[in-house]
Amino acid sequence: MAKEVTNREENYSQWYNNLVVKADLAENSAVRGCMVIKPYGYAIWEKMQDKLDSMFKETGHQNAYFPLFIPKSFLSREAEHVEGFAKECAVVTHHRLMNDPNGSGVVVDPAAKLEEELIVRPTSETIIWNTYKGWIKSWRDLPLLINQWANVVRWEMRTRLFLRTAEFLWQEGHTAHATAQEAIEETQKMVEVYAKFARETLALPVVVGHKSEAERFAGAVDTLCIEAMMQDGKALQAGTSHFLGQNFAKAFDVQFANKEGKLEYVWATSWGVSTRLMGALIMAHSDDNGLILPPKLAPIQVVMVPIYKGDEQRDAILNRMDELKKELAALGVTVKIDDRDNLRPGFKFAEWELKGVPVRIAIGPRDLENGVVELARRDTLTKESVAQEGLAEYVKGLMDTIQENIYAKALKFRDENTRKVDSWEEFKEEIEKGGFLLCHWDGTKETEERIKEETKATIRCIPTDSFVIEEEGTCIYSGKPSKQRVIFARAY
RNA sequence: CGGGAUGUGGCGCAGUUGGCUAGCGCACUUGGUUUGGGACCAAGGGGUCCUCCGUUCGAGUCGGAGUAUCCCGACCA
Repeated sequence: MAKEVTNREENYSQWYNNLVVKADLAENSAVRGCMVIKPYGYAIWEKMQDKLDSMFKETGHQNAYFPLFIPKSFLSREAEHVEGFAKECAVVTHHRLMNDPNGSGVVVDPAAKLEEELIVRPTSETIIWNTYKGWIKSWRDLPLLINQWANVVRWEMRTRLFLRTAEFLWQEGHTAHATAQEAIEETQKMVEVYAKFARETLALPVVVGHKSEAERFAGAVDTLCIEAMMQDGKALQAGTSHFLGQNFAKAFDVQFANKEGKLEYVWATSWGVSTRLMGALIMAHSDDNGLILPPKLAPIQVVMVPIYKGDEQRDAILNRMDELKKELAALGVTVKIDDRDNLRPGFKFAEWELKGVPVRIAIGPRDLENGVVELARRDTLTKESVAQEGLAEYVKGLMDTIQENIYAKALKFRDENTRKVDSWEEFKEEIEKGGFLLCHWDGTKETEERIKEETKATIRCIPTDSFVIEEEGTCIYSGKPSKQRVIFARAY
């Protein structure tokens, strides 16, 4: 345990990997590109799930579950969709093993070849729309608002814990509507749900916007997204919401009888966020001492560390801690008392800081005598002496303060690293410094592609809030006219 | 899939021009002393040195092939 997290400035990705492992969130598995999420990491993910799930329910959605396997023919029904995912699909070709006739273990039984190969879902649009065909007959069946919590597989070349793994956990919403307008509204509604969740729960100041054509989801008419900025100045796409038009309805022949009795194709949306949010959370807030968790996501919100000499002091302090824990629990604050006897306080302090626990309370014999505790905040690394009387209420309030402070700090960082750039020379210089660059763009794929080739920067989004800057200007690359600034950045 | 690097107890590493019983730090176990910012002492347990083939009296060390992981590209939520 003794080794600290490495320095952020020196090597950001090493710092990140180190932190994920040391804070006990996840580790690489024996399977290439796949990750084991450890209990502490999973507890944070569960908190995200709970919050999101209740937000989905509030907006009228229901959960369901669809198969892991997708027949190959389904995937190829929508041309752009299959093209987008073809290069990263895991394929099941056989359904049985047998003993190797040469006596060396087991081999695939050639006789068990599947008639049609199965794709391990990289996303579920196809299997879901194939199913919806049977569910939707009339305008009375609409809207159909369904979400699924699932795992998906995308065989990526290079993987990173949480940010890009071959298998990941996510939720994917798939809705069907009678009109384009209603589907577009759903797309917007859900990206707003994500933005609210990111801001209020993850303490992540995200920008909402549209993807450019080049960055759009394979098979979508329009993709909305939330984009966040990490502490190294790179952008991270934290969630997407797609207006799919009638593309999938046509590919899977999903029609409904409208009020006039005429058949129409339905309008679709899909939207998702993944365990990548864990990566966003870690990279946006943590420091060289370890993780910094917003109180709303911390599996342990308060850790209590006793400081004592001998059993008598130990018992007295632990008893007092139990009482304080009950008071805090009554106000909904999650408390852990670290009563391990084989470790010294200093070690415990460092360890809980590494794990990002928002508040630490230490009680020693002196504090017990004076009726106070030593309270340390993870976000500011400050310590203060607080009376035991009324401690629970104080800590309860502090949870909100810390939540807001973490958000404010991230927002300040983002704003300090966001700037307008008006010339190509300046752009090439500024992009090296990281951050968001607000620039005029002529709206063409070609220009975006050239800029990407020359600088590795992509259009993160065409913002619809936070930075809506509608003004006439000229494209930084082509010099052609532009009506609005877009966000350029290097991204994960 | 291109370019580079690395595989030695759980983790991090050392191991010289081939040489005898493969070592160190951390972690782990037991006992004791400790405990207000990462404790100390003592005694222990744990290794087919990535795999296969080759060279050699002798290979962790040299050669070849394979394989895995990491980093940089291309691809991506």
